[in-house]
Amino acid sequence: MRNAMDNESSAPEGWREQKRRETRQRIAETGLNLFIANGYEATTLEAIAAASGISARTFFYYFKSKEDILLAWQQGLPDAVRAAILAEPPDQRPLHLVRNAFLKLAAQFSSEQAAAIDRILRSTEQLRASNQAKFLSMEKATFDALSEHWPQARRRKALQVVAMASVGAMRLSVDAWADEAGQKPLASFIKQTFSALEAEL
Amino acid sequence: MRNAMDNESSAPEGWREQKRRETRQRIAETGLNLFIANGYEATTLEAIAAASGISARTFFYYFKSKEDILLAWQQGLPDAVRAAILAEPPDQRPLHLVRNAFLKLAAQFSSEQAAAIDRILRSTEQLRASNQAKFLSMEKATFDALSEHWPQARRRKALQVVAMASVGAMRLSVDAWADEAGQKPLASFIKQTFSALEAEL
DNA sequence: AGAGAAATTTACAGTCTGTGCAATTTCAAA
DNA sequence: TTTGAAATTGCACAGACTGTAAATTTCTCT
Repeated sequence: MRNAMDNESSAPEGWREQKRRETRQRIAETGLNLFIANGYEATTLEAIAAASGISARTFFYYFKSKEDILLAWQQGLPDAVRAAILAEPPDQRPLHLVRNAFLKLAAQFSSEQAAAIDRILRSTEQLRASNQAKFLSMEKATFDALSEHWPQARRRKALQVVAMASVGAMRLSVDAWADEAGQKPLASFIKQTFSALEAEL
Repeated sequence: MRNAMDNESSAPEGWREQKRRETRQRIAETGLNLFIANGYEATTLEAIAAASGISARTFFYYFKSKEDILLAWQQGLPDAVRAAILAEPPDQRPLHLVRNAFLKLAAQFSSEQAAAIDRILRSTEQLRASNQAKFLSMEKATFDALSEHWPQARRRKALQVVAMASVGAMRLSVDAWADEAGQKPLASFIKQTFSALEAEL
Protein backbone atom coordinates (compact mmCIF):
# COMPACT_ATOMS: atom_id res chain seq x y z
CA MET A 1 0.00 0.00 0.00
CA ARG A 2 1.35 3.38 -0.94
CA ASN A 3 0.30 6.68 0.56
CA ALA A 4 1.22 10.31 1.30
CA MET A 5 4.71 11.52 0.40
CA ASP A 6 5.20 8.59 -1.87
CA ASN A 7 6.85 9.24 -5.22
CA GLU A 8 5.03 6.65 -7.27
CA SER A 9 7.44 3.75 -7.35
CA SER A 10 10.52 5.36 -8.78
CA ALA A 11 12.61 5.76 -5.67
CA PRO A 12 11.64 2.78 -3.51
CA GLU A 13 11.64 -0.12 -5.84
CA GLY A 14 13.61 1.75 -8.45
CA TRP A 15 16.71 1.66 -6.38
CA ARG A 16 16.87 -2.09 -6.37
CA GLU A 17 16.29 -2.21 -10.07
CA GLN A 18 18.90 0.40 -10.72
CA LYS A 19 21.53 -1.39 -8.70
CA ARG A 20 20.61 -4.59 -10.43
CA ARG A 21 21.08 -2.97 -13.83
CA GLU A 22 24.40 -1.53 -12.75
CA THR A 23 25.68 -4.90 -11.64
CA ARG A 24 24.46 -6.48 -14.84
CA GLN A 25 26.15 -3.78 -16.84
CA ARG A 26 29.39 -4.22 -14.94
CA ILE A 27 29.41 -7.94 -15.62
CA ALA A 28 28.64 -7.37 -19.29
CA GLU A 29 31.53 -4.93 -19.63
CA THR A 30 33.95 -7.09 -17.72
CA GLY A 31 32.99 -10.09 -19.83
CA LEU A 32 33.26 -8.23 -23.11
CA ASN A 33 36.70 -6.91 -22.22
CA LEU A 34 37.89 -10.38 -21.33
CA PHE A 35 36.49 -11.75 -24.57
CA ILE A 36 38.30 -9.07 -26.52
CA ALA A 37 41.52 -9.68 -24.64
CA ASN A 38 41.61 -13.49 -24.52
CA GLY A 39 38.96 -14.72 -26.90
CA TYR A 40 35.51 -16.06 -26.16
CA GLU A 41 36.20 -19.73 -25.52
CA ALA A 42 39.39 -19.11 -23.59
CA THR A 43 37.50 -16.93 -21.13
CA THR A 44 35.93 -19.00 -18.38
CA LEU A 45 32.91 -18.08 -16.36
CA GLU A 46 35.07 -18.30 -13.29
CA ALA A 47 37.29 -15.59 -14.71
CA ILE A 48 34.40 -13.33 -15.59
CA ALA A 49 32.81 -13.78 -12.19
CA ALA A 50 36.09 -13.18 -10.36
CA ALA A 51 36.84 -10.06 -12.41
CA SER A 52 33.33 -8.81 -11.72
CA GLY A 53 33.65 -9.38 -7.99
CA ILE A 54 30.90 -11.96 -7.73
CA SER A 55 30.72 -15.68 -7.27
CA ALA A 56 30.39 -17.97 -10.24
CA ARG A 57 26.93 -18.98 -9.10
CA THR A 58 25.74 -15.40 -8.92
CA PHE A 59 26.67 -14.88 -12.53
CA PHE A 60 23.73 -17.07 -13.47
CA TYR A 61 21.46 -14.89 -11.44
CA TYR A 62 22.15 -12.11 -13.94
CA PHE A 63 22.71 -13.97 -17.18
CA LYS A 64 21.29 -17.24 -18.26
CA SER A 65 24.46 -18.26 -20.07
CA LYS A 66 27.91 -17.09 -21.01
CA GLU A 67 26.64 -16.35 -24.51
CA ASP A 68 23.96 -14.16 -23.00
CA ILE A 69 26.56 -11.52 -22.18
CA LEU A 70 26.97 -10.81 -25.86
CA LEU A 71 23.27 -10.81 -26.60
CA ALA A 72 22.79 -8.28 -23.83
CA TRP A 73 24.65 -5.70 -25.89
CA GLN A 74 22.03 -5.85 -28.59
CA GLN A 75 19.02 -5.94 -26.37
CA GLY A 76 17.92 -2.47 -27.46
CA LEU A 77 18.02 -3.35 -31.14
CA PRO A 78 14.43 -4.49 -31.73
CA ASP A 79 13.04 -1.39 -30.05
CA ALA A 80 15.39 0.85 -31.99
CA VAL A 81 14.33 -0.79 -35.23
CA ARG A 82 10.72 -0.39 -34.37
CA ALA A 83 11.15 3.24 -33.37
CA ALA A 84 13.12 4.07 -36.49
CA ILE A 85 10.47 2.60 -38.75
CA LEU A 86 7.58 4.25 -36.95
CA ALA A 87 9.40 7.58 -37.17
CA GLU A 88 9.44 7.45 -40.94
CA PRO A 89 6.69 9.26 -42.88
CA PRO A 90 4.39 6.62 -44.37
CA ASP A 91 4.16 8.25 -47.79
CA GLN A 92 6.78 5.89 -49.16
CA ARG A 93 6.71 2.37 -50.44
CA PRO A 94 7.36 -0.04 -47.57
CA LEU A 95 10.75 -1.16 -48.84
CA HIS A 96 11.91 2.39 -49.27
CA LEU A 97 10.64 3.33 -45.87
CA VAL A 98 12.57 0.55 -44.19
CA ARG A 99 15.67 1.43 -46.15
CA ASN A 100 15.58 4.98 -44.86
CA ALA A 101 14.93 3.83 -41.33
CA PHE A 102 17.91 1.48 -41.46
CA LEU A 103 20.11 4.22 -42.80
CA LYS A 104 19.38 6.34 -39.77
CA LEU A 105 19.82 3.34 -37.51
CA ALA A 106 23.20 2.50 -38.95
CA ALA A 107 24.76 5.50 -37.27
CA GLN A 108 23.96 4.25 -33.79
CA PHE A 109 24.97 0.65 -34.30
CA SER A 110 28.27 1.00 -36.07
CA SER A 111 30.42 2.16 -33.18
CA GLU A 112 33.83 0.73 -32.48
CA GLN A 113 32.36 -1.31 -29.67
CA ALA A 114 29.71 -2.75 -31.97
CA ALA A 115 32.45 -3.77 -34.37
CA ALA A 116 34.35 -5.49 -31.57
CA ILE A 117 31.26 -7.40 -30.55
CA ASP A 118 30.65 -8.34 -34.14
CA ARG A 119 34.16 -9.69 -34.42
CA ILE A 120 33.64 -11.92 -31.40
CA LEU A 121 30.27 -13.03 -32.71
CA ARG A 122 31.99 -14.25 -35.84
CA SER A 123 34.78 -16.06 -34.04
CA THR A 124 33.10 -19.39 -33.31
CA GLU A 125 30.50 -21.59 -34.92
CA GLN A 126 28.22 -21.42 -31.94
CA LEU A 127 28.27 -17.63 -31.81
CA ARG A 128 27.80 -17.26 -35.54
CA ALA A 129 24.64 -19.31 -35.20
CA SER A 130 23.24 -17.32 -32.33
CA ASN A 131 24.15 -14.13 -34.14
CA GLN A 132 21.60 -15.06 -36.77
CA ALA A 133 18.96 -14.85 -34.10
CA LYS A 134 19.67 -11.14 -33.98
CA PHE A 135 18.52 -10.75 -37.54
CA LEU A 136 15.45 -12.81 -36.86
CA SER A 137 14.51 -10.46 -34.05
CA MET A 138 15.14 -7.51 -36.36
CA GLU A 139 12.88 -9.08 -38.93
CA LYS A 140 10.12 -9.50 -36.42
CA ALA A 141 10.49 -5.94 -35.17
CA THR A 142 10.46 -4.67 -38.74
CA PHE A 143 7.34 -6.60 -39.59
CA ASP A 144 5.55 -5.46 -36.43
CA ALA A 145 6.39 -1.84 -37.07
CA LEU A 146 5.36 -2.04 -40.71
CA SER A 147 2.09 -3.59 -39.59
CA GLU A 148 1.35 -0.43 -37.65
CA HIS A 149 1.88 1.70 -40.71
CA TRP A 150 -0.30 -0.61 -42.82
CA PRO A 151 -2.70 -2.48 -40.56
CA GLN A 152 -4.77 -3.97 -43.38
CA ALA A 153 -4.84 -7.75 -43.16
CA ARG A 154 -4.45 -8.19 -46.88
CA ARG A 155 -1.05 -6.50 -46.72
CA ARG A 156 0.27 -9.03 -44.20
CA LYS A 157 2.06 -11.29 -46.64
CA ALA A 158 3.57 -8.38 -48.48
CA LEU A 159 4.89 -6.78 -45.31
CA GLN A 160 6.34 -10.07 -44.16
CA VAL A 161 8.25 -10.32 -47.38
CA VAL A 162 9.42 -6.73 -47.19
CA ALA A 163 10.68 -7.29 -43.65
CA MET A 164 12.53 -10.41 -44.73
CA ALA A 165 14.15 -8.77 -47.73
CA SER A 166 15.03 -5.57 -45.88
CA VAL A 167 16.70 -7.29 -42.97
CA GLY A 168 18.41 -9.63 -45.38
CA ALA A 169 19.75 -6.63 -47.25
CA MET A 170 20.90 -5.16 -43.98
CA ARG A 171 22.74 -8.37 -43.15
CA LEU A 172 24.50 -8.41 -46.51
CA SER A 173 25.44 -4.78 -45.98
CA VAL A 174 26.91 -5.42 -42.55
CA ASP A 175 28.83 -8.42 -43.86
CA ALA A 176 30.30 -6.46 -46.73
CA TRP A 177 31.13 -3.61 -44.40
CA ALA A 178 32.84 -5.92 -41.91
CA ASP A 179 34.81 -7.62 -44.67
CA GLU A 180 36.28 -4.33 -45.77
CA ALA A 181 37.29 -3.55 -42.20
CA GLY A 182 35.24 -0.37 -42.22
CA GLN A 183 36.83 1.60 -45.01
CA LYS A 184 33.63 3.06 -46.35
CA PRO A 185 30.76 3.88 -43.99
CA LEU A 186 28.06 1.27 -43.42
CA ALA A 187 25.49 3.60 -44.90
CA SER A 188 27.00 3.41 -48.35
CA PHE A 189 26.77 -0.37 -48.32
CA ILE A 190 23.15 -0.19 -47.28
CA LYS A 191 22.30 2.15 -50.15
CA GLN A 192 24.09 -0.06 -52.61
CA THR A 193 22.46 -3.28 -51.42
CA PHE A 194 18.95 -1.87 -51.44
CA SER A 195 19.53 -0.52 -54.91
CA ALA A 196 20.59 -3.94 -56.11
CA LEU A 197 17.52 -5.40 -54.49
CA GLU A 198 15.13 -3.06 -56.25
CA ALA A 199 16.95 -3.43 -59.54
CA GLU A 200 16.77 -7.19 -59.58
CA LEU A 201 13.13 -7.74 -58.72
CA MET B 1 50.13 -49.07 -54.63
CA ARG B 2 47.41 -50.86 -56.51
CA ASN B 3 47.91 -53.54 -59.13
CA ALA B 4 46.37 -56.51 -61.00
CA MET B 5 42.94 -57.76 -59.96
CA ASP B 6 42.27 -54.53 -58.21
CA ASN B 7 38.84 -52.98 -58.68
CA GLU B 8 39.85 -49.36 -58.46
CA SER B 9 39.28 -48.56 -54.84
CA SER B 10 35.70 -49.61 -54.34
CA ALA B 11 36.13 -52.96 -52.63
CA PRO B 12 39.44 -52.72 -50.76
CA GLU B 13 39.38 -49.40 -49.01
CA GLY B 14 35.69 -49.03 -49.68
CA TRP B 15 34.86 -51.61 -47.11
CA ARG B 16 36.16 -49.58 -44.24
CA GLU B 17 34.49 -46.48 -45.54
CA GLN B 18 31.24 -48.27 -46.06
CA LYS B 19 31.21 -49.70 -42.58
CA ARG B 20 32.05 -46.28 -41.26
CA ARG B 21 29.12 -44.75 -43.07
CA GLU B 22 26.83 -47.49 -41.84
CA THR B 23 27.84 -46.94 -38.25
CA ARG B 24 27.41 -43.22 -38.64
CA GLN B 25 24.00 -43.75 -40.14
CA ARG B 26 22.99 -46.11 -37.37
CA ILE B 27 23.97 -43.58 -34.72
CA ALA B 28 22.09 -40.83 -36.53
CA GLU B 29 18.94 -42.92 -36.71
CA THR B 30 19.17 -44.09 -33.12
CA GLY B 31 19.71 -40.53 -31.97
CA LEU B 32 16.86 -39.13 -34.01
CA ASN B 33 14.46 -41.76 -32.70
CA LEU B 34 15.46 -41.02 -29.13
CA PHE B 35 15.03 -37.29 -29.73
CA ILE B 36 11.56 -37.90 -31.12
CA ALA B 37 10.65 -40.19 -28.24
CA ASN B 38 12.08 -38.27 -25.29
CA GLY B 39 12.97 -34.83 -26.53
CA TYR B 40 16.37 -33.43 -27.43
CA GLU B 41 17.64 -32.19 -24.10
CA ALA B 42 16.31 -35.17 -22.16
CA THR B 43 18.32 -37.51 -24.37
CA THR B 44 21.88 -37.90 -23.10
CA LEU B 45 24.88 -38.85 -25.14
CA GLU B 46 25.26 -41.85 -22.89
CA ALA B 47 21.82 -43.06 -23.94
CA ILE B 48 22.49 -42.53 -27.64
CA ALA B 49 25.81 -44.33 -27.44
CA ALA B 50 24.37 -47.23 -25.47
CA ALA B 51 21.43 -47.62 -27.85
CA SER B 52 23.86 -47.53 -30.77
CA GLY B 53 26.07 -50.18 -29.24
CA ILE B 54 29.14 -47.99 -28.90
CA SER B 55 30.93 -46.29 -26.07
CA ALA B 56 30.25 -42.68 -25.27
CA ARG B 57 33.77 -41.82 -26.27
CA THR B 58 33.38 -43.37 -29.69
CA PHE B 59 30.36 -41.23 -30.40
CA PHE B 60 32.69 -38.28 -30.75
CA TYR B 61 34.70 -40.19 -33.26
CA TYR B 62 31.67 -40.02 -35.55
CA PHE B 63 30.03 -36.74 -34.60
CA LYS B 64 31.60 -33.65 -33.23
CA SER B 65 28.63 -32.86 -31.01
CA LYS B 66 25.19 -34.03 -30.04
CA GLU B 67 23.73 -31.30 -32.22
CA ASP B 68 25.71 -32.65 -35.12
CA ILE B 69 23.38 -35.64 -35.35
CA LEU B 70 20.61 -33.37 -36.54
CA LEU B 71 22.78 -31.45 -38.95
CA ALA B 72 23.83 -34.74 -40.50
CA TRP B 73 20.30 -35.22 -41.80
CA GLN B 74 20.57 -32.13 -43.92
CA GLN B 75 24.07 -32.64 -45.15
CA GLY B 76 22.87 -33.21 -48.69
CA LEU B 77 20.93 -29.98 -48.84
CA PRO B 78 23.54 -27.61 -50.26
CA ASP B 79 24.40 -30.02 -53.05
CA ALA B 80 20.74 -30.59 -53.82
CA VAL B 81 20.16 -26.85 -54.00
CA ARG B 82 23.11 -26.38 -56.24
CA ALA B 83 22.07 -29.23 -58.53
CA ALA B 84 18.49 -28.01 -58.75
CA ILE B 85 19.59 -24.53 -59.75
CA LEU B 86 22.11 -25.71 -62.29
CA ALA B 87 19.48 -27.98 -63.81
CA GLU B 88 17.23 -25.01 -64.62
CA PRO B 89 17.41 -23.47 -68.09
CA PRO B 90 19.12 -20.10 -67.81
CA ASP B 91 16.65 -18.29 -70.03
CA GLN B 92 14.80 -16.93 -67.02
CA ARG B 93 15.39 -14.06 -64.69
CA PRO B 94 17.53 -15.23 -61.73
CA LEU B 95 14.75 -14.89 -59.18
CA HIS B 96 12.37 -16.86 -61.29
CA LEU B 97 14.95 -19.51 -61.95
CA VAL B 98 15.59 -20.05 -58.25
CA ARG B 99 11.87 -20.14 -57.57
CA ASN B 100 11.41 -22.97 -60.04
CA ALA B 101 14.41 -24.83 -58.67
CA PHE B 102 13.05 -24.57 -55.13
CA LEU B 103 9.67 -25.81 -56.25
CA LYS B 104 11.23 -28.99 -57.58
CA LEU B 105 13.35 -29.29 -54.46
CA ALA B 106 10.38 -28.97 -52.15
CA ALA B 107 9.16 -32.44 -53.09
CA GLN B 108 12.27 -34.15 -51.74
CA PHE B 109 12.58 -32.23 -48.52
CA SER B 110 9.07 -32.30 -47.20
CA SER B 111 8.88 -35.92 -46.07
CA GLU B 112 7.44 -36.95 -42.74
CA GLN B 113 10.93 -37.47 -41.40
CA ALA B 114 11.96 -33.99 -42.48
CA ALA B 115 8.97 -32.62 -40.63
CA ALA B 116 9.93 -34.53 -37.50
CA ILE B 117 13.46 -33.16 -37.66
CA ASP B 118 12.07 -29.70 -38.19
CA ARG B 119 9.94 -30.06 -35.09
CA ILE B 120 12.96 -30.97 -32.99
CA LEU B 121 14.96 -28.14 -34.51
CA ARG B 122 12.30 -25.73 -33.29
CA SER B 123 12.10 -27.16 -29.79
CA THR B 124 14.96 -25.34 -28.09
CA GLU B 125 16.66 -22.00 -28.38
CA GLN B 126 20.00 -23.53 -29.19
CA LEU B 127 18.62 -25.65 -31.99
CA ARG B 128 16.56 -22.82 -33.44
CA ALA B 129 19.77 -20.86 -33.76
CA SER B 130 21.70 -23.61 -35.46
CA ASN B 131 18.73 -24.23 -37.73
CA GLN B 132 19.28 -20.76 -39.14
CA ALA B 133 22.69 -21.93 -40.24
CA LYS B 134 20.89 -24.29 -42.60
CA PHE B 135 19.41 -21.35 -44.46
CA LEU B 136 22.78 -19.64 -44.55
CA SER B 137 24.27 -22.68 -46.23
CA MET B 138 21.36 -22.72 -48.67
CA GLU B 139 22.01 -19.09 -49.42
CA LYS B 140 25.64 -19.77 -50.13
CA ALA B 141 24.81 -22.76 -52.33
CA THR B 142 22.25 -20.69 -54.19
CA PHE B 143 24.68 -17.87 -54.77
CA ASP B 144 27.43 -20.23 -55.94
CA ALA B 145 25.12 -21.98 -58.37
CA LEU B 146 23.77 -18.69 -59.72
CA SER B 147 27.33 -17.53 -60.21
CA GLU B 148 27.87 -20.42 -62.58
CA HIS B 149 24.91 -19.37 -64.66
CA TRP B 150 26.04 -15.76 -64.68
CA PRO B 151 29.81 -15.63 -64.11
CA GLN B 152 30.16 -11.94 -64.89
CA ALA B 153 31.72 -10.08 -61.98
CA ARG B 154 29.39 -7.12 -62.31
CA ARG B 155 26.42 -9.37 -61.56
CA ARG B 156 27.88 -10.45 -58.22
CA LYS B 157 25.97 -8.04 -56.03
CA ALA B 158 22.74 -8.74 -57.83
CA LEU B 159 23.10 -12.50 -57.50
CA GLN B 160 23.94 -12.18 -53.83
CA VAL B 161 20.75 -10.26 -53.30
CA VAL B 162 18.71 -12.74 -55.30
CA ALA B 163 20.12 -15.63 -53.27
CA MET B 164 19.29 -13.81 -50.03
CA ALA B 165 15.74 -12.97 -51.07
CA SER B 166 15.05 -16.40 -52.52
CA VAL B 167 16.22 -18.35 -49.52
CA GLY B 168 14.41 -15.88 -47.30
CA ALA B 169 11.24 -16.53 -49.26
CA MET B 170 11.83 -20.24 -48.91
CA ARG B 171 12.17 -19.84 -45.15
CA LEU B 172 8.92 -17.88 -44.90
CA SER B 173 7.25 -20.56 -46.97
CA VAL B 174 8.47 -23.38 -44.77
CA ASP B 175 7.43 -21.49 -41.66
CA ALA B 176 3.94 -20.88 -42.98
CA TRP B 177 3.69 -24.46 -44.11
CA ALA B 178 4.81 -25.78 -40.71
CA ASP B 179 2.37 -23.48 -38.92
CA GLU B 180 -0.55 -24.93 -40.84
CA ALA B 181 0.58 -28.44 -39.97
CA GLY B 182 0.86 -29.35 -43.63
CA GLN B 183 -2.67 -28.82 -44.86
CA LYS B 184 -1.70 -27.39 -48.21
CA PRO B 185 1.46 -28.57 -49.95
CA LEU B 186 4.68 -26.65 -49.43
CA ALA B 187 4.78 -25.81 -53.12
CA SER B 188 1.72 -23.62 -52.91
CA PHE B 189 3.30 -21.57 -50.14
CA ILE B 190 6.43 -21.14 -52.18
CA LYS B 191 4.48 -19.85 -55.18
CA GLN B 192 2.55 -17.46 -53.01
CA THR B 193 5.60 -16.08 -51.24
CA PHE B 194 7.59 -15.53 -54.41
CA SER B 195 4.59 -13.79 -55.96
CA ALA B 196 4.38 -11.47 -53.00
CA LEU B 197 8.08 -10.80 -53.31
CA GLU B 198 7.90 -9.83 -56.95
CA ALA B 199 4.78 -7.77 -56.40
CA GLU B 200 6.26 -5.69 -53.65
CA LEU B 201 9.57 -4.74 -55.14
C1' DA C 1 13.65 1.38 15.72
C1' DG C 2 12.55 -3.34 14.95
C1' DA C 3 10.10 -7.46 13.01
C1' DG C 4 9.27 -9.78 9.00
C1' DA C 5 9.10 -10.39 3.97
C1' DA C 6 11.56 -10.41 -0.15
C1' DA C 7 15.55 -10.04 -2.94
C1' DT C 8 20.36 -11.08 -3.41
C1' DT C 9 24.44 -13.76 -2.79
C1' DT C 10 27.01 -17.73 -1.94
C1' DA C 11 28.77 -22.59 -1.15
C1' DC C 12 28.34 -27.21 -2.30
C1' DA C 13 27.30 -31.08 -4.80
C1' DG C 14 26.10 -32.92 -8.93
C1' DT C 15 24.90 -33.50 -14.23
C1' DC C 16 26.16 -33.23 -18.86
C1' DT C 17 28.85 -32.13 -23.01
C1' DG C 18 33.13 -32.35 -24.88
C1' DT C 19 38.56 -33.10 -25.08
C1' DG C 20 43.29 -35.19 -24.36
C1' DC C 21 45.75 -39.21 -23.93
C1' DA C 22 47.16 -43.76 -24.03
C1' DA C 23 46.11 -48.55 -24.42
C1' DT C 24 43.84 -52.13 -27.00
C1' DT C 25 41.48 -54.31 -30.84
C1' DT C 26 40.43 -54.91 -35.77
C1' DC C 27 41.59 -55.45 -40.32
C1' DA C 28 43.59 -54.75 -44.93
C1' DA C 29 47.90 -54.98 -47.34
C1' DA C 30 52.51 -56.53 -47.86
C1' DT D 1 52.22 -64.03 -40.84
C1' DT D 2 53.61 -59.65 -39.79
C1' DT D 3 52.81 -54.83 -39.84
C1' DG D 4 50.71 -50.41 -39.73
C1' DA D 5 46.80 -47.61 -39.89
C1' DA D 6 42.13 -47.08 -38.46
C1' DA D 7 38.65 -47.94 -34.98
C1' DT D 8 37.29 -48.43 -30.28
C1' DT D 9 37.51 -47.79 -25.55
C1' DG D 10 38.52 -46.29 -20.60
C1' DC D 11 39.99 -42.80 -17.69
C1' DA D 12 40.74 -38.43 -16.12
C1' DC D 13 39.51 -33.87 -16.53
C1' DA D 14 37.82 -29.03 -17.91
C1' DG D 15 33.99 -26.14 -18.20
C1' DA D 16 29.03 -24.69 -18.47
C1' DC D 17 25.07 -24.96 -16.06
C1' DT D 18 21.35 -26.47 -12.32
C1' DG D 19 19.15 -27.60 -7.68
C1' DT D 20 19.09 -26.71 -3.08
C1' DA D 21 19.55 -24.71 1.04
C1' DA D 22 21.58 -21.54 3.88
C1' DA D 23 23.38 -16.93 4.78
C1' DT D 24 23.23 -12.02 4.07
C1' DT D 25 21.37 -7.74 2.58
C1' DT D 26 17.64 -4.66 1.54
C1' DC D 27 13.43 -3.03 1.82
C1' DT D 28 8.44 -2.47 3.89
C1' DC D 29 5.33 -1.98 7.43
C1' DT D 30 4.11 -1.02 11.99
